[in-house]
Amino acid sequence: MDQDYDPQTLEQAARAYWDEQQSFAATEDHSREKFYCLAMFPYPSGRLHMGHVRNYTISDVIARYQRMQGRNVLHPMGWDAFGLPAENAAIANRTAPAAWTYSNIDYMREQLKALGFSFDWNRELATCRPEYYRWEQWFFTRLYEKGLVYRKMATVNWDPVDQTVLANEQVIDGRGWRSGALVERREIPQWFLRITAYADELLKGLDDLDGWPEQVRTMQRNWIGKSRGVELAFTLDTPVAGEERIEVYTTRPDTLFGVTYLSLAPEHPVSQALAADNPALAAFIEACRKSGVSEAETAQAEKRGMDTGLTARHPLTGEEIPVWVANYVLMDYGSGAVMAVPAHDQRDWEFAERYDLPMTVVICDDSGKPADISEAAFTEHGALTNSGDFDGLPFEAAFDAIAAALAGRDAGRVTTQYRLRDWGVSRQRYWGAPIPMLNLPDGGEIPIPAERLPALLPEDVVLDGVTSPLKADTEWRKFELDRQVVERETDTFDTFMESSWYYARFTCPDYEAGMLDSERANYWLPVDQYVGGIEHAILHLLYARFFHKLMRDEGLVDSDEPFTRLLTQGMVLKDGAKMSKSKGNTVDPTALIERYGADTVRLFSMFAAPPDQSLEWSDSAVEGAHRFLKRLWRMVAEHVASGAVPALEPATLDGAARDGRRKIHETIAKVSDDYGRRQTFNTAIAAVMELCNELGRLDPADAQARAVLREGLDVAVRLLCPVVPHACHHLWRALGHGDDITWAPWPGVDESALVRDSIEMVVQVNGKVRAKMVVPADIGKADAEAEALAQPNAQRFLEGKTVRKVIVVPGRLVNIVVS
RNA sequence: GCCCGGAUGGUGAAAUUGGUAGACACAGGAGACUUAAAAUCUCCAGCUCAUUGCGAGCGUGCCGGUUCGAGUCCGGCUCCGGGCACCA
Repeated sequence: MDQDYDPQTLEQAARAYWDEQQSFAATEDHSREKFYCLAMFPYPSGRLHMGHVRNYTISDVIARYQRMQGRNVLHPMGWDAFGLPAENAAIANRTAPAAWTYSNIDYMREQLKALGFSFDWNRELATCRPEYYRWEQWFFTRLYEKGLVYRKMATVNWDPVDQTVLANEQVIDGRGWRSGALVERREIPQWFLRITAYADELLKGLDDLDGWPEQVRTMQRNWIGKSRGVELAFTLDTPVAGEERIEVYTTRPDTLFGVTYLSLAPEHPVSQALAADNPALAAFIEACRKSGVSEAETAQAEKRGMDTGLTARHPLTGEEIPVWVANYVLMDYGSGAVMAVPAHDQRDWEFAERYDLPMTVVICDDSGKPADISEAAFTEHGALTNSGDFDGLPFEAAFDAIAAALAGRDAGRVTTQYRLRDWGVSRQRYWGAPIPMLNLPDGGEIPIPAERLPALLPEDVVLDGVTSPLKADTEWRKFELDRQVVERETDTFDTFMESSWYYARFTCPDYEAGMLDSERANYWLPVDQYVGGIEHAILHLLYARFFHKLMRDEGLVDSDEPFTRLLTQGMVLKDGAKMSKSKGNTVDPTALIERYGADTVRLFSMFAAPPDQSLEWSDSAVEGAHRFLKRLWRMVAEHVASGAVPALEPATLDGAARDGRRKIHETIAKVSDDYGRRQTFNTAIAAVMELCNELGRLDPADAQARAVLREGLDVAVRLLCPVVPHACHHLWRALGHGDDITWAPWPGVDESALVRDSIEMVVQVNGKVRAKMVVPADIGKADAEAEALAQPNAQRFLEGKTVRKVIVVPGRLVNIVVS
């Protein structure tokens, strides 16, 4: 073999071999255990960035490790091809979004191939292709027929100058990013998927997802936000806008006697009706409209409100309660009205302080006295006071008693609520899958019939940055149905729709008879390992779980959850900040591959940090990774050049050779655990580096030491193969094994090699390390204690002291506790 | 604002179940090889003090607690990051 490590030549040769052998083409094989390994597919933004490299290296390491475990691995790749950046690029470059997207895909595919990822490219798909989105459209019409799709008014960001809807991202400090105009809220009709119908199942399913990080499950639980509370009504003496009562929901019915006012959303029908003959209120509501829709923006906006002059009757006391309109109450949540208890809710407390509204304390603190609210609201549970017949009741009893009292007067009932809202899937954009609906002249709607799908998106268009080409194209909008011309829906789907089921389509991307070929889908699904950024912890992963249950209920798949195990990777930083074009701190993977080879880039990105942590970029550490590969290459080359090796005789080993062999088998155990269970690839690589350091110290003149070295190199090459497959492909052959390390069996641990005669134990006095001692590995507690007390440096600290206690942790330490 | 994370040497990090803090690397220092440089190899290295050697004190963002023993557990903060439903 060549003595020099020449990555360019050998990497190309390895990839050519895999290509020719179709090494990574996956086929269903019921005689083998399957393993579906999936990385989140990329948006084809133009070039690969280091976040992609990290993401796909992680999934590739897992896929290759699983192949060496003998599993039938599916590791596909495709393109999340619809989305906003294509429209922006189209405007900037005067190209059509489709052309821009396809050329990006071509470029990025080559970049991925140059990294040697073991993808099955035969299954590649792009979501902007009609072969893909037609089935999404078909599925949507099925959901419509099942009553899981409906249309309602919903709020969007409106740019009054450009006369267009803006994404939250396009609203900067309350202004449209292009026009600079103050953004307004506007209500338009939009399509929704009834995800709330699955809220409980989505919540309960989290308990069984023990292959997911606890962090992600907690975030999803909080997002779904199941709560038990009471829905109750405050009645109006004179109806407003036909409403006789104002409905509110509270999780704290025990504080009902502390209600001092009600707050309505500006869009609430009662607010709107009152504004009709109250110019000041109308002005206030108009001012509230001048704001974006994102929760982050509204939650941080200054809380403002206005008294409407209207009062409503407290359902139990009959007291008159003033009704306010407040900017922090959102119409899209619950009923658009809340009961305010300033003494026991911090937001209400701040609002009441600002507008000098009364506060009534109705909960006692630990001492049994009415809580002190001079500095802040008292939000803990406690016994009731100031609450009529309910005084003295603790939280649970008060909740039930007040709920019962309300129910008895037909003024309320116990309900379960979710914070989760139905999924609005309408986008007023061009570059997305057209929503397959038809608007009838009489105002109704029907889905496009299945046999007339897909609703094709025209690709040859010009964008002006304001109007969607679909909305402008009068010909496209016409649709002939039963010899009648009807109007197409011109909105497109949220791109989360495409990413919610691509993982399933990868099992049968060529299937033309339906959305999924269930036989193939059920062979591969669920995904055994999903890898992607933590930023997708809630939305994408929740929508995909929802879609999986929808597909199950349609009879397409038979599992309940799409992803058995989830690894969420951290971001790639440079100089402590997220890599981004605007900061100018990006690193081009292609330039690195050309300079060092793909293996070096892969090795660095796996070695620099554990996968779930953020990764700090370092040019010199890349250099270090490259150096290690050169050293490994040379070690194998020198060993091979040194001639034939005698057979290993494990029983005869002693000294350094025996220690070296123990290290080999300790490393196999450690690395297998790191790849399989812990998924800490950085420590796996460190362990192999340690092994190589130790192998390098073996005496080349000793025949049995050389036999140990041979075993060690055979092991090290296989342990590193998932991370640096190109180099290992060649090293494996050089070591005289078969053609293809891809299918080489993973090394096993020889338990007998792990046995030790002696171990080092630490001696502590009062928890401080004072000595170290080498003792027999099987030393008893009493002997360890005696040995520890005899250590000279320990005795220095025992002088003049009384030994109170001695704690022996077998195999680790002895702690002598003195007065 | 709300929800979820993170913080350890000059740097990236390790310490898996409460048991030797800093493995493995990077950068640095010293030496070997070389006419020289590069490459490579060997050794040193948390900080402070001591130094002839044995060593000693301090140290895991900050303040406090539990424990024989805390990077790890608990309470309270600070700063940084992710998400907040139309970026993907």
